[in-house]
Amino acid sequence: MTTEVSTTLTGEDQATWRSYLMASRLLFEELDRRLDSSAGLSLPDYTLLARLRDASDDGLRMSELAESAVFSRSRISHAIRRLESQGWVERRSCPTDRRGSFASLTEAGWEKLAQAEPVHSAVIKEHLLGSIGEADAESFRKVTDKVGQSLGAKPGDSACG
Amino acid sequence: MTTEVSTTLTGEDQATWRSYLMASRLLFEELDRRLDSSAGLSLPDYTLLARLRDASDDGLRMSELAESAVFSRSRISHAIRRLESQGWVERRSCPTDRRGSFASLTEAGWEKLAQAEPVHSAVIKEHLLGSIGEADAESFRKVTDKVGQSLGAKPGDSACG
DNA sequence: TTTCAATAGTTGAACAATCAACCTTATGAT
DNA sequence: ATCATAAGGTTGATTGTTCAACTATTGAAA
Repeated sequence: MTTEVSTTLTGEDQATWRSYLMASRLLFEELDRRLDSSAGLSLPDYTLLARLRDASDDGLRMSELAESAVFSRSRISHAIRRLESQGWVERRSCPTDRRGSFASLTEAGWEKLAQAEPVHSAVIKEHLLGSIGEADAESFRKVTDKVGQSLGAKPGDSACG
Repeated sequence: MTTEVSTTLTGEDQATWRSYLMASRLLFEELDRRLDSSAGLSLPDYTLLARLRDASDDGLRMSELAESAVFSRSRISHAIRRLESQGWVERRSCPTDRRGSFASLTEAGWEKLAQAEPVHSAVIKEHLLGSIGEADAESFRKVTDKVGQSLGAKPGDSACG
């Protein structure tokens, strides 16, 4: 007689998942709304600009951008085209690999990002960091790191922002 | 001489945010992919079906669905129309408030959900719950509950699933 | 009891994300 | 060298989401 592994979540586990899902949806929604109203930027677009800001002056390869933001290549391609047409990003082709392209921030991109950044920080401080007590900080970080690892995030591979 | 409140996140805070963001994107992406390949269902659609399953036989009002899933009313309306056209959900108008409508699962909807549910549970167990050690469970839950509260989630208001 | 504001939900147009097909350049095997 | 295969990225069509405008109903106030 073998013990079957139940396929459904226990009440406790389901409550954990639901709490996490609800918190995430509300937080991403709030970030998106606040970035839009203060700087006319969506959260995905903010994320890309922030990732480019943290990169070297050459910018980043499309594939690096895709990996660090957890976007598909196609999504990156469309998104960068839009950001380019807004004048916030520019594309250059890669000299050493002629298939590749780099994206980097323009001057206007830096300004746009500077405009959005305080709002981004404020929302995260108020709603996420403010909810993580001194006592829970280390534990929370440990969990999110592990979830990322378990899903194949490379170390030093942070979804930026 | 006053102490300025910095508008930017410290390195530690930024690392916490990025770890959380990366974990969330990867987890939602994995869930979406696995639900799609096993049952032809997106995560948002699964979420709606699961929420309806947990409701009374009458189903749920559009507004209840919207609130519990953290979707806009418009998004609910479009999504339910699609689920209806797949034959998984049906709409009935509310007898006591003639503005309102109820959505509820059809027989085919129950079957579709039954097909998706084990995969949903498995992904959450493997990647989320499996990353939350015994020691961190209580702390993690406390944090996500607080984030939800700080963003206006009503108690007993879980983003289902 | 009529009027006005608020609530529930839907719709169509605009916008963004996904998917599959594609082009180009690089790499590895023969 | 040549060929096949893979990798980097883009594109257009399809699908999903958002936004603003709208209809219908309700509830409250005058």
